[in-house]
Amino acid sequence: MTIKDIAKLCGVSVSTVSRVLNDRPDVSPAVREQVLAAVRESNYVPNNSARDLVRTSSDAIGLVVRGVSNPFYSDIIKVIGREIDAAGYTMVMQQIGANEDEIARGAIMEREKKLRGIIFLGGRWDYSPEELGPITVPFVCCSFTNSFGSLDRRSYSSVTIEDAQAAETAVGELLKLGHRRIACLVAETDDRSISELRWHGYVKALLEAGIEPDEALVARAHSFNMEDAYAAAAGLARSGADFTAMFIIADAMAVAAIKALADLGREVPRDCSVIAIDGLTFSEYIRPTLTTLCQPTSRMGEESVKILLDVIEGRSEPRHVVLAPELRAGASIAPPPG
Amino acid sequence: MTIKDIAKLCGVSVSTVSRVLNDRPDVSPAVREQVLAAVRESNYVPNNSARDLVRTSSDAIGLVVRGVSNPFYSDIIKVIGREIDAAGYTMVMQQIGANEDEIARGAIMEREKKLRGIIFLGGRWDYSPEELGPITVPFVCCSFTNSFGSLDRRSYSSVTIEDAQAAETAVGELLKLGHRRIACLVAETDDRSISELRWHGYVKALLEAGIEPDEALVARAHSFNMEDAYAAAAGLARSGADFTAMFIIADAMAVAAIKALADLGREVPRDCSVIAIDGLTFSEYIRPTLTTLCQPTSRMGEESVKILLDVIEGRSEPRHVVLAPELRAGASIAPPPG
DNA sequence: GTGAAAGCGCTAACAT
DNA sequence: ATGTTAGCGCTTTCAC
Repeated sequence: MTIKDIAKLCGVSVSTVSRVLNDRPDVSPAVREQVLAAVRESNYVPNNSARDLVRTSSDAIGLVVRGVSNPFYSDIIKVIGREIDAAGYTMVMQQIGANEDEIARGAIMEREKKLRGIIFLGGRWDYSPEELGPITVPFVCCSFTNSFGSLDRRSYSSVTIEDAQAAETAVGELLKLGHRRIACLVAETDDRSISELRWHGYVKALLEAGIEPDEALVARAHSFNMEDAYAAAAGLARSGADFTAMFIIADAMAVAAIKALADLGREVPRDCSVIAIDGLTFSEYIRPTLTTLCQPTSRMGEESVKILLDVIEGRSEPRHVVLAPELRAGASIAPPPG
Repeated sequence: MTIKDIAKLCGVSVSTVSRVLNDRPDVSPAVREQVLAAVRESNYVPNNSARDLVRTSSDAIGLVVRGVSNPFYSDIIKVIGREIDAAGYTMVMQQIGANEDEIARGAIMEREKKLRGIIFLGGRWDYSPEELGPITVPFVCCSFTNSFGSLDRRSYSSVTIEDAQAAETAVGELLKLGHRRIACLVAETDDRSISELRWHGYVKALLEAGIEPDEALVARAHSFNMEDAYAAAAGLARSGADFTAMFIIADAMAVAAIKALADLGREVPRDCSVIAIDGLTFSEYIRPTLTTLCQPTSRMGEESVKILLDVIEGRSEPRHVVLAPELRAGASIAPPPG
């Protein structure tokens, strides 16, 4: 069943049918009705490939996800998927490994799928304009931005929280309670990722409080996953390093760290306070309930889609939204022992 | 950049380029190399719409996810996405609400996107053949099957664990330790979902052990989410019902329940043992570590994609794979107190 | 082994 | 208001 068949069925030309199908105004009501009826009866569905071929574009929005293991992303993916559906677009999702190049993948997808736009969820923070050449559709970076790169801010969009600021706030909470020996659990400190950014916040908070950061108090996990976080936290605890509190760059890592500390006989928050960033639902159900700075997941997903569609549909220029994380008080921090 | 440009660039015809691009054997090695080089250098990506138009099909596999909030699904989605990518297909994901009709959505997607196949992740267990009329491509039900429906088993595929059996095994572990008053936390017992199925296993295990199921020991949560599970578990604990152990149909719910019990002064496993089904990573990092029957997430995702592609590509008939859950011993069960 | 040419189903000028 | 027609970029006979 093609547009030709419908045309024949109605005794009109294909262009007339096409007009009806595309809601063009220049069709007589009578013909329009007749065509619509024929379409309904014959269960005709337009061939999207043919449409896309002609229009050289589709209704597809690409979602390129890097580091899917992060449970924080699962929530965002859900929200983004829902919003894209609701707007009548289609979500095409691709996951890429930690070492793959999201730009290259995005560029290929853009062409293959004739994407209208791309949302990058997780990625490098240091793109250069040259690298981005292959990407010609609007894109938004969700949960990260180009802090370390040289991109023209007017050429892309982003939705983030102030990561360094959030880390400062978190460490600030510990300082307020009187902690001075504050350890830090990160993934890396030089990978130009969210980990590095949050670590900068940690360092800054200490310096501003007149505390010299101590390299012996920084634990580095090989990745963001719980197993590695557990190992890194356990390593730090066993190292004999002296600390009364710990700032951890992600909830999932904090949950693992709390377990590691407990397994080594250090109770949180009695023997060591723990504060993190992310605000997973999950963290409210461990003991002690994790004190954490929540990323506004839903809003981040919603904003990302909204901005992208605004740009795609020509309603606005690219923009950068920075949302405020919110402190969710748990029971994992307390004044230092003694 | 089109196939024509590449042809011109290489001084050959478009058909030759097409042959190279489609790995046809009848091209001289020299020309093949030359074309490949040109493709690489010019960053040429074939236009999928044009391809699909000619081939009257696409490389899209639909993933229809119902009830995305389940963290168990996040892992599976990741695996499925990876496998689909690896096989050179494209994943088009749609999420649907708890009350939407996945069949209707799948049918629309099938036509609009020219899907080659569909994977349903979560869905109803009681389809009828009539309902499935609109779906004409192969599909596989992942993590559920048609236990309550009337589908011809040869008309679809499924990948599941033996849910009722898993529940029996779980409850069996509690019985082995000497528990007799075993409570149960479910979402619903009559919603024809995984919840009902696992509940059946619970009841069966009790009956076979000569224990009369006690309605007072069944807690029903409004949903699978942690908040509702917490409330239901707390309600049961407060009800004064007498139980020494609890079988919980999902890890996430169990984590919430353990917290609820603890908040009411009942320590797990000292005062109450807890066993669940799912095997989330997460559950290994709570205290006590959750004892649970793990669903083989990766294998389930892999099998689902494998079966679907086998059927799509004509290598096999639809099939039903039942995988065995594996007991992951934690520290949440112990002999009954006293 | 390679090329020429006929579509795939649709949209969008351009005519009428 | 409606019809005619030229492609969109690709695959695939069918020649050579």
